[in-house]
Amino acid sequence: MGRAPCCEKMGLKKGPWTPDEDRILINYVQHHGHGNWRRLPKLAGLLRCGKSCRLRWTNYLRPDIKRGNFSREEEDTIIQLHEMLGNRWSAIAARLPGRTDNEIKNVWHTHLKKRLRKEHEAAVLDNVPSKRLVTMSHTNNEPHAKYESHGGPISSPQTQQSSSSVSLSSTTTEDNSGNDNKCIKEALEDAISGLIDENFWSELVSSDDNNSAMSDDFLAVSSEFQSSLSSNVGPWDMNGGGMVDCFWYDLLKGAELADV
DNA sequence: AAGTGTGACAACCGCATCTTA
DNA sequence: CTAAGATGCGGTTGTCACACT
Repeated sequence: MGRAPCCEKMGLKKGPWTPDEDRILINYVQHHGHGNWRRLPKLAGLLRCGKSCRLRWTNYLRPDIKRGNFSREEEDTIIQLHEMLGNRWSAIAARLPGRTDNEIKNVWHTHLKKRLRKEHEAAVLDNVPSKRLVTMSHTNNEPHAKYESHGGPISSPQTQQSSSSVSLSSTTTEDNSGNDNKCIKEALEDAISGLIDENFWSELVSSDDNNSAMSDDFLAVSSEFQSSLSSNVGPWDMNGGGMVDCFWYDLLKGAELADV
């Protein structure tokens, strides 16, 4: 599995794209589709490598790209998802229509890290616990599983529904078939059935307050969910993990935690 | 006005993973 | 089954514009 030789080929242009190059690429893709990116530049008459063309198209020229400033809601979503998924920019981008992984990565490094730092400092100064809670951090580099309240009170699901029938958000698997959704939801419900007791959510929250490890119950649910997924759904991208993480995210979100 | 620092964003690099013959 | 090629992804760098001294 050798790495594809790319832009080092002599004669290929690098650096910023000119309007003419953009026009040629847009024109070609609109008429022929991108097909094979590697052959595209030759066919389109561009002195670029395929990789550069693909990047330019996916990050800038695609017609469905939403350009311009990120709304506060988008920023909040990125923050939430980053807490869930870590630096998996493409997984985050998949949940923000019209935004690219590159753009999200940039906005994270330039805006959001600063914003979070400020918010954190403000919270410390006010001696008020951050609203961003329910932390199940693994390490600094691991994806975090957290739930950020949208300014509302944190609630415990069992105050609203039975512990074995936590409702699932329907927004989760827009990129999967309905059957897969059903199987995954069943797997999740199997996994959490009987494992979430009256202490589950309060322990989850207190584990964050204490900055301590995840509760055993949470780990048990998570582990059970993953094995249930494997047996019920079959091979699944457990390493990529975005879908599983998103289910956790939506579970937590859908659970509408009440005050603890 | 010139030099320097900083932020924002586009683009590149190289590894990982997927696809296909 | 395997290897080569294609593509995806995240980290990093380059460039430009603007603010500040």
